[in-house]
Amino acid sequence: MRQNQRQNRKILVVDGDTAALESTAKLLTRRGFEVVKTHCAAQSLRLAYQHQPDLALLDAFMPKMSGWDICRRLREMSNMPIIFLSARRSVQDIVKGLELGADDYIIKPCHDDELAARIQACLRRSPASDTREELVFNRGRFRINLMNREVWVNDSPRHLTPKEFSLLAALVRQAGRVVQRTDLAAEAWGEEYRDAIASLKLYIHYLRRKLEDNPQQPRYILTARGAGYRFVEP
Amino acid sequence: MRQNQRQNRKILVVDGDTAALESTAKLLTRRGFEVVKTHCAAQSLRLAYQHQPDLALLDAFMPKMSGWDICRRLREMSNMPIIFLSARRSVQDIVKGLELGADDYIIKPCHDDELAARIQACLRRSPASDTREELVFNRGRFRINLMNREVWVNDSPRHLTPKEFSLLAALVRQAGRVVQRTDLAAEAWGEEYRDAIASLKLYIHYLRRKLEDNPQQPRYILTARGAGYRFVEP
DNA sequence: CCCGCTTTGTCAAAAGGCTGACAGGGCAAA
DNA sequence: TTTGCCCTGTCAGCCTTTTGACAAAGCGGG
Repeated sequence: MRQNQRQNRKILVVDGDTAALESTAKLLTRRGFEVVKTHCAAQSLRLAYQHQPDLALLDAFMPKMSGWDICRRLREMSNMPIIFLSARRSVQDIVKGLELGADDYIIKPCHDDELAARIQACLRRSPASDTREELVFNRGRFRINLMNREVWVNDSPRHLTPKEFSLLAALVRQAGRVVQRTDLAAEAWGEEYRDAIASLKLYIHYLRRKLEDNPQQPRYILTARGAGYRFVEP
Repeated sequence: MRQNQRQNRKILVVDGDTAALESTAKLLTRRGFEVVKTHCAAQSLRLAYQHQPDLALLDAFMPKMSGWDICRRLREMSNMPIIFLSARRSVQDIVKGLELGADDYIIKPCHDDELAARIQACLRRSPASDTREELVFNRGRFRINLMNREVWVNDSPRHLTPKEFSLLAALVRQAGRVVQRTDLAAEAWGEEYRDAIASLKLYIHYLRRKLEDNPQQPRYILTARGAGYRFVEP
């Protein structure tokens, strides 16, 4: 069973070279990051705005708008960690990147492990990780901390077992949408649980018993007959 | 290149090679940093305690205590930015340094401008040197001094072994959060202990026996079943 | 409107896994 | 040798998960 995939950090990758972009994106995905990618400098700002990534990985040299410009513009709107990834190794470039507000400047080609480690080192310092921890629904009546795996309903803490919590987390991550039962089981507990519908029913039951004021008429965990389950919209 | 005036940030430099140490120190002084330096690994912790530097620059490989150990010990008592400066460029070393909690790993020889820029990049992220000597929990009932490695519960000192204290320090640094058992072991004792779950359980037991009023119902070191352990919230 | 079928919800008991507790021995420093 | 520290192995107790059977609820066709 897939235990906490608490990684879940979102990274914006911008690289003019499509092949490099794909390979970087694939690497990061494999390491458990959520990836938003583009090869178009102009689009990167829109993506940053939309997705609010935890970190940006920028190619310094691209046609049209340069990585420098993107960095400057990103810094205008947020202080997310920024890492340059570039083939140019001159001291001038490195210094320029760092003085522009980047947190690191990595020279391509770079070993996968090093890249991942440097990204982690940056994320460690970023306070965004703390703010993202607690999600609130129903005007504060329902609070959940995915990091510490804690839930409160009406300000009283509810104890969930690991499997119960993983299921709830999977639902909450898709809050507002109906999730197919097979997908839900797979997402919550791992691919090998895709067909464990019997367990899923049971655990939905457990969750309702622990979280709902009236388990017969659930407010949070709703049934979409023939389609799946849904956690209330935020 | 921008020359930084009046830096007045304090940097601890540790390097086994005296010549390299002097030259680095001189460089940083010229850039306006205040420098505290030593070639002796053992002394570096005392200097850190005395001077509360804003950043530490460590040579990774030295006789006696290695830079890794210094890093780990510094991390136990503060979260100041740490940069490794090393002649070894293998990916393994880089990843090891970063996973130990360092913020950057720079390969010697390094151009002065790049070094300065990387130091600046690190300092930008760190608000201030808040190496508070003593951390207090539960309205003073629980006090811990990470530097002197001392603990008091209800104003009575408790003697902990080195390994016990390292574990407690790792928990306290993450106070309020649930820490996965593997991560906890790795953070407390080093990456090679990541799988030493049996030891971890035992040492949790030791700590509870020494610190808790009622080890059966711990107040400070709590179990999060299926997730890890947690030191009470501040 | 009623009936039967499918889908979903509930219950209880047994199996299985996790955690805490402790004994015993290796090892290094004094 | 003695002392203190650390590791391994074991076991009991409890919590979690699985399993199977059955009840209830929704849905469509006659």
